[in-house]
Amino acid sequence: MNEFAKPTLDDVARAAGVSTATVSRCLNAPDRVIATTRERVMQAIETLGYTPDFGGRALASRRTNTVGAIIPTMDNAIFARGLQSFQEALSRFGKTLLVASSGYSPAREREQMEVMASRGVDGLLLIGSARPEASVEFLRRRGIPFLGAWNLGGEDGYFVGFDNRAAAAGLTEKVLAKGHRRLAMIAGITEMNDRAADRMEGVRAAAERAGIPADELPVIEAAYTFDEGAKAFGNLMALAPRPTAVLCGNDVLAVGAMQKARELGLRVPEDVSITGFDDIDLAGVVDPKLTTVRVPHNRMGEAAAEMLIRLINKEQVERRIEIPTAIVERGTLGPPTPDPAT
Amino acid sequence: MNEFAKPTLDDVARAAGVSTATVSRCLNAPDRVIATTRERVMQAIETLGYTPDFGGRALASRRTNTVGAIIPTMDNAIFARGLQSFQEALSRFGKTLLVASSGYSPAREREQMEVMASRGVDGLLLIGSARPEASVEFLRRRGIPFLGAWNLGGEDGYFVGFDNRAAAAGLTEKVLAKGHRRLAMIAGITEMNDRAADRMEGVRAAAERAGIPADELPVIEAAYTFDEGAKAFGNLMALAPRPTAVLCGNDVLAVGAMQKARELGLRVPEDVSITGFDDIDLAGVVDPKLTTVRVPHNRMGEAAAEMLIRLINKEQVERRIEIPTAIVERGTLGPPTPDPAT
DNA sequence: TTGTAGGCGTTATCAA
DNA sequence: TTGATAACGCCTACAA
Repeated sequence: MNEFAKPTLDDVARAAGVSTATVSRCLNAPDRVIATTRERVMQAIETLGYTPDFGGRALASRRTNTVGAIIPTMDNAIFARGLQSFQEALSRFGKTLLVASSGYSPAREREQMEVMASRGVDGLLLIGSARPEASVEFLRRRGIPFLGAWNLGGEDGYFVGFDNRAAAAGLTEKVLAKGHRRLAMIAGITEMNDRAADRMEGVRAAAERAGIPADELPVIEAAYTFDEGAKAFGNLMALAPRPTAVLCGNDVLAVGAMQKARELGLRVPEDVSITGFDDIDLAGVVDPKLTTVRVPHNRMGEAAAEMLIRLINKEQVERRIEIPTAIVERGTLGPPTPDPAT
Repeated sequence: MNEFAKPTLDDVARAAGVSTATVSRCLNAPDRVIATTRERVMQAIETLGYTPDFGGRALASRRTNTVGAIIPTMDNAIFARGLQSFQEALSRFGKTLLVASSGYSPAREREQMEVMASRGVDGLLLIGSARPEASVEFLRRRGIPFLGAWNLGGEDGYFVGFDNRAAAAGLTEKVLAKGHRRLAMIAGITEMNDRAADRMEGVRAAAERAGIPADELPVIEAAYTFDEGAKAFGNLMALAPRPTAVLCGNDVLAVGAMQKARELGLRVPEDVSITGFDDIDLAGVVDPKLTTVRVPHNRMGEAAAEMLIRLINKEQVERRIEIPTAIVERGTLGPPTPDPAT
């Protein structure tokens, strides 16, 4: 007998002088055990250092108390922040978080889904709604509850997020209200990324409503890095006529753009206005501070956790939970300078 | 009989006309099954859509192919980045990542250890080495391999990280070489945070070597936020004589300090030099750009994964893997302005 | 309120 | 090479 061997329910039961069933009940339904025996059992658990075995528990109860999350990457601050809150909330419900990343690839996401499924996750957090129908079908067939976060999705499915399109449109209207007519956009890569696509559409729609057709609104898609944002901005500034305001699909691109502007000797916002999206830490630190759209990523994570738990427990759930966003006006948006040519 | 019921080994065995043992072998040791029967079995697995049950497998094999990580918070970019690389590397080895956070609290870390242990993780990633001996003992008793990352630890245990003390000392020497004599430091909270403590010691040691005793080097500890950094900086600037260089325990504090400097009308680096640590994105974006210490967090995550896998497989492992750091000289460190009083 | 006992799906040890 | 069969640790009717 190894004194270090992992204690089992049996050991605890013996030590406390009860049956394994009672010990199990103490753990899973304490109120179904009388206080005095419960105390004795807890005491035994304590001294033996017992912790329930996951395999045994999963096997017998058909639940794992594990929730999975497949996100593009934790390297993106917005997902890191959301995931942190998601994990904390989950933890309060006694659930543990399994993390995988897709690197924005639907194929990789699907692989990870299978991993999650074989791990028996009770539920799954996904980002957005842009994925092959087959992936969705896979989860349905497996009976794994899941939801999309960071946007509001389409016809069916559960979502907790915000209306990227409307938020982007709102910001665009603000830009237009300042008097800008020559807009441009640096969008995130929209392929299989509904958040980026929605933001682009939002900008276009608002512009169109103001009488600016799509072909007068140059859009460049750029990967999520400062450098790509800078490069795109450089290209935009080479256009004639030069845009007076550049809307960016996220703060990282916007900051990249700002750096390029400085490099080009363009003052922000005097020579050109720049806006971002997300309101990550960066936004409040650059000079001038970035005008952007605030998204409460931590609230999103929390709400997602609560919704998913409900889904898992088969409780009543509304299909969408909308997280409010807000435009944060700071220093990078100003009125356009009158065209020197006119 | 529900056609959607999850198929079991038994179902496959029956369909293929073999025993469950053979099916199991097909999955775990294919070469111990003759090709023809193996084919038949695989066929059955395919058509039934069988995937092994995690609980059953964990219970019988005593292994989970799951690795845990307990980090302070993903909200800190350095951990988010490291964790992302850690997860990717793990994934290549067929392991899945379970994530928990401690919020820098040893008690909470311990709780999460127990969660991880009861989940049967094959190995565990921890941050640093500052924790109660009881926590370490717990893992030892459970026979769970673990390692500390982001520093190099003490007498025993496995580590992949860097020498925070030496790196901080190196940067301090650089500052001294510029001619500064009146240094000050804004350190991270050092309580139960060896990274912060080591950095503080490094600064102090280097200063002392240069003939500046500890009591002439004011140090304020501040939580990981811009505001706390700003507040601490304000207090430091109120000192007489005023420090000419402020070394910060991390980039977030440094950026907070920079913001306060601007608020106070102090130019950086003309009126006061400021340095950071970590080289997160922020550092390259503020104006002027921050002089700091670059830490390759992603390499750390990768190296940690490889080391942990080795530990799990009981392969030969060296006790410490050191990740090189580098001082990045940018714009916030300059020579001190001659004292107007002298 | 507590105990008995069967079963969850898989692996692993023996034999055959 | 394959097949019985006994664990693995826990949960949960059902009984007492």
